[in-house]
Amino acid sequence: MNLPNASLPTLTTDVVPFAIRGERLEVLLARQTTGWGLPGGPVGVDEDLDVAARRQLAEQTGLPEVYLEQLYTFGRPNRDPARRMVAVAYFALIPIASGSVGAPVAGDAVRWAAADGLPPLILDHGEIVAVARRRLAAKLLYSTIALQLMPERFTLSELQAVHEIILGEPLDKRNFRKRVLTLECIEATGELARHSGRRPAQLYRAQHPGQVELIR
Amino acid sequence: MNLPNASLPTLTTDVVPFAIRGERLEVLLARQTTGWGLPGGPVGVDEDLDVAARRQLAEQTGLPEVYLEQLYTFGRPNRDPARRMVAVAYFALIPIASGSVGAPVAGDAVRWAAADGLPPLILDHGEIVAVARRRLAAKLLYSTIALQLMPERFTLSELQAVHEIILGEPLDKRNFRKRVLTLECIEATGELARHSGRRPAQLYRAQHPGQVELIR
DNA sequence: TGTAATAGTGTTAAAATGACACTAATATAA
DNA sequence: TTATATTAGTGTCATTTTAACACTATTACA
Repeated sequence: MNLPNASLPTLTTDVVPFAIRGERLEVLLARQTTGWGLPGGPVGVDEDLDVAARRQLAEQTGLPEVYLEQLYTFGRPNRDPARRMVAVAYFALIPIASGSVGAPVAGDAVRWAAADGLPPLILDHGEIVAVARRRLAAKLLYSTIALQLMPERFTLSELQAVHEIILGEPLDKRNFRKRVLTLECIEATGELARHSGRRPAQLYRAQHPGQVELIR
Repeated sequence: MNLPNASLPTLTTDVVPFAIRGERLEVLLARQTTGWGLPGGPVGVDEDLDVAARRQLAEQTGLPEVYLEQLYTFGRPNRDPARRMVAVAYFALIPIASGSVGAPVAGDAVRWAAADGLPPLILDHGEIVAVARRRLAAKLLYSTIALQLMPERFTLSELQAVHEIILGEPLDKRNFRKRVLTLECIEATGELARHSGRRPAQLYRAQHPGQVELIR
């Protein structure tokens, strides 16, 4: 059986790459032919969807192995006016040391943008980012997913800040520490973070890096 | 631009139609060319994914308007040995009056099967059903999705039984009633269900039929 | 009229949550 | 060297939520 080409939508993957940079949730955008959008593109023949998403993220942004999760598939017929496109959307979480801005992004083909206050994006990429943000915030409440945004070693204050930024509300320091420590998903390293002009903090690390556990 | 056909995966939607029949969670299967599987098939040119899923469910099973939710997109390269197929999976919830078996299904092209103890299904449809079951059970705990499995009027005992069947564990009657009534998602109709040989029960109805609300 | 069957109803102990304020340790500047 | 600024770190208690638990009410039918 060989259907005519017109009856087959083009299948793409698009990735929402999130990171906490500075004190904000940011998204890494890639310049596409018609404007700024999410890293992504056509799925290869015989290429797994996850593999395609990871490949496109790597090719277009240079980002190495990161946490990746399928989000939703967007297939409204006219989401691309030029031709039928169906996008399997993913989100990625990129660990960045707090105070750092992460690895420099290559050239002017990519740029970081605050998740609040994105520039106009191509197609329905703005909507995809919005769905991804909601999902990320929801998962904070019942999983250890925030650890995927942390560097290898981090302080409890930094972890709390990540939660606060994504949830958009302040959290109680003592309650936060109590909860996260009883979860036993992180462990103290014994090392201290030495900042400037203040008491040094214990450094922690994830007990199961790369894994996201459901809690409650 | 016209890419060669081989580079475009065939896109399908597949639907897991759930219902509570008798005392079990069941799935409505459709006979496909190579064996029993989920209702589904190719997405039409310029057809929305949700529309395609609903159309295929209606065409292959005769089921009318039901609750439908996108589940996950399955795209492992060799999930179909014959050709590259990517399936956007949905699940559907079909309300059936308890004690009834629902509308008769047409001919021998469809059959109900218990979600435990499905026959061997084509491709990865068994896996799709497994993912859908997990999602359904999870959503019971934080949404009013179970109402989509209930007929227009139902008793609290029937609603509790639906929860117990899907969760696979007994629930406390008084705690269940307390919780569901304080949610204010259902209301008493004033009518009574008259069974045989026992006290009649109040009939309730959903306050917002068709809508699923998040709770907690 | 008695029996079988399901409907319907509150209380209490335990656990989880959420609010709340002070001391400790360091770097730096005076 | 000492004072100050800055963040780290720590516990209690009231409130709310959850979970366990058993009896009476109403009907159909024998």
